Amino acid sequence: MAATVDAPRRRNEKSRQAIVTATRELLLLRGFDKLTIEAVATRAGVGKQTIYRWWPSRHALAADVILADADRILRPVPATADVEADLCAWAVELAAALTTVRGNAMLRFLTIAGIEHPETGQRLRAGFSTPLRDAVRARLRSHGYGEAVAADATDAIVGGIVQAVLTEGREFPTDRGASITRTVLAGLTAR
Amino acid sequence: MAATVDAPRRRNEKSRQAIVTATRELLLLRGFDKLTIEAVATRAGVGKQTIYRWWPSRHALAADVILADADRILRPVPATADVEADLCAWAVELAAALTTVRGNAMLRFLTIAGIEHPETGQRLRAGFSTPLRDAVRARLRSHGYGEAVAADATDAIVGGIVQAVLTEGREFPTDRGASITRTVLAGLTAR
Amino acid sequence: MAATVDAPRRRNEKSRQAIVTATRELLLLRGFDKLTIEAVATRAGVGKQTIYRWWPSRHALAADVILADADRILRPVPATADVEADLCAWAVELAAALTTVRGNAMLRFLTIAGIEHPETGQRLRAGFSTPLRDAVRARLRSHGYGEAVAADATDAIVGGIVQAVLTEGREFPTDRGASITRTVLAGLTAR
Amino acid sequence: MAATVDAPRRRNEKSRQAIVTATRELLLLRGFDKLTIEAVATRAGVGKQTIYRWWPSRHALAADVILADADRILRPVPATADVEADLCAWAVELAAALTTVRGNAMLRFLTIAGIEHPETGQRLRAGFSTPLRDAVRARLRSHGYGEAVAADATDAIVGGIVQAVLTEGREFPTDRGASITRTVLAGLTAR
DNA sequence: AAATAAACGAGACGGTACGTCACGTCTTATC
DNA sequence: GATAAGACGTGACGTACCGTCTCGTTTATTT
Repeated sequence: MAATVDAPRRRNEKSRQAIVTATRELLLLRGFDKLTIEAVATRAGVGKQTIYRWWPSRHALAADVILADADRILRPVPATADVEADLCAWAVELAAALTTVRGNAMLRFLTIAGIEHPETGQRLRAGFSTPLRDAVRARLRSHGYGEAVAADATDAIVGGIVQAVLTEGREFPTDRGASITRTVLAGLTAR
Repeated sequence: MAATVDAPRRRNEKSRQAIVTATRELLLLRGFDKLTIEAVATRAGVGKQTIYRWWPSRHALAADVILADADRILRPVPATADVEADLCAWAVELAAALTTVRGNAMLRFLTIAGIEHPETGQRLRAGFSTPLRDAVRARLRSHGYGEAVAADATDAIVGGIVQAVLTEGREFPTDRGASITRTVLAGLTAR
Repeated sequence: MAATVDAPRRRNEKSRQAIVTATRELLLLRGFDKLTIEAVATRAGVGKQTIYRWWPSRHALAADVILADADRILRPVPATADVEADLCAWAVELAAALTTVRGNAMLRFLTIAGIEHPETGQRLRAGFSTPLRDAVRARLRSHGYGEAVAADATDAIVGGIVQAVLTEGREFPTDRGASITRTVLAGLTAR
Repeated sequence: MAATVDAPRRRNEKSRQAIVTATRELLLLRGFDKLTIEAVATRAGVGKQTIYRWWPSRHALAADVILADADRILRPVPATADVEADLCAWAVELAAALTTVRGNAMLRFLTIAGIEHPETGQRLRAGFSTPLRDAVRARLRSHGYGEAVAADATDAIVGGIVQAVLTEGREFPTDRGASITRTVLAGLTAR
């Protein structure tokens, strides 16, 4: 939601909106590596310069769009008495969000942009990965687990799900999210 | 490993080698998104057509190079009496390999190429992700864990490490690989 | 001299001056084809609109500047008893004026603007070429030559000098102005 | 006729021709200041790069085109017994050539390009102004006039005609070319 | 003296063209 | 007949200015 530039002094809101919308559509339609500034400008009915004036690169532009939609993927972890049930439910929700057409496109873009453009990566991490992990870690901490263990488990759960979806795409079955989560929480030695 | 084309009938081995080497160097030097066929051709002292003749795209070319170096990252899991020790040692090795300059570049490229070019993604998965996971899963299975649990734990361990390295880059401390692994194996409920 | 707009009702004289000065400087500094409205506005510390409000085009703006300096080039023809001496002296003065840095720049701009922008061409002709030729023709007429001959000789003298300066630039030797004039007046058959 | 580049090693003649033709058409159609590389490329069905590969600027490109058509304007001076008649005939021919649609466009471009782009100016002078003047001067010399006088008269005749056509455009009456020439040759004192 | 409307600086906007880079295809000459 | 060299048509890049269009902010007359 927050604009890229802090003091958009006399910025044309209609243009901004048109650019963001066009970017979102093209991102879904053709993927990030085929997202061109010229196509965005044309589709938004806007001069190229108007894009370059407010965004330093297509990475930054796409990041804005993605971050505006972050709430489609970032969900709070439920807080009932049952940690495992809470996290499993959350994991299923996450897996579901990451396997929708839009969510999967977002994940793929997120990953590429973060790698190709460090600065954008930082923004995306701050708006995405970090809150995602924080939610899980906080839930674990609130149950009494120590910081170190909570961090490791968070890496395992979030990384396990995200990496699997990244590898397998939209075919990833949402209940495997719960399954992975349950396994991490329960451990293997006990079985 | 196996060349892209099955029957390199009258293929000039010297050129092939020069192309592969140039690609590897440029991949390390400038990253995948700045890898251009023209730069490879120039650096290899080769005509562009010679590259296009044998590789269908820069993704495929780079994949070949990466797969040729796969053994820098793919290591067998030790098989002593102590599964945890074996996997932790392996995890540290993996983390170490993924945080070298070259290993990290490989991981980043692997990820992007897999997303951008599905066909290449399949090849890379077959040569990389799959063996990586198979090694861990096999070790867990050999210890007596069930298929489902072993698969989940593999997802958690491999995904946890890979995703963390992808996010944090070369700063990822190798012993966190072991730490994650240990947490997954031990579970959290027991503590 | 006269401003482009007849009734500059509430026009800011300071801005007008700043614009004209900036234009003159840029014209000398970078030539006419590199004279941009934006550069003028910036250098004059003025909004672009203030220029567009009072001048219809950069041609018109530059024409105003040039015409304000016309007296650097337009000189009366002396009127002693000796026509040839008068015109030769005048020709040398003209050649001298056209080979100064500023005068040469003016001539070059005059020529281009007249070609590129007919309306401006007309103004420039009225303020420049016409008075220039009139001065010579009047001097010839006052000596008793007929209209037709005076017109032809004027064309030959003025055209000869101007075209030569245009072709050869600031290297044109001023006394060649006198030499051409003398030849035209004297004719060739007599020699 | 001579190509811009000395050794156009494997240049596509069809493209070259298409570019030159398109340039010629656009030059006549829209004038030099509206001649854009992109328009030429589109009209010629050619990539912009193909133009930039062989011509350093639109000035150079247009100069090539103009020089290829130089013979429409450059005509030999007849050499009968009557110098005046010869030169007057030649002058009428020149004036006629410079007042055709194409000839006038050529003259206008020639003038602008020579001013805006010194390097091109030099080429155009070598291919145009110089031969033009040489023809007249040689004819005068062959009649026995001295070098200095011949040069002055040439300046007066050629400059007089060219400058007048430049100022008055296509309305310039061709017989005024002869009239100016006659006046210069005869001189004024005798009358 | 206060009200008011024009001119003003600043600069965003939709555009056009620039000159460059790399694409993937093609052609030529060489080995 | 595969190769190096590189020209070709194409499309996108990021930049410079165009001429138009708001924005507040002076500023010079009216009231």
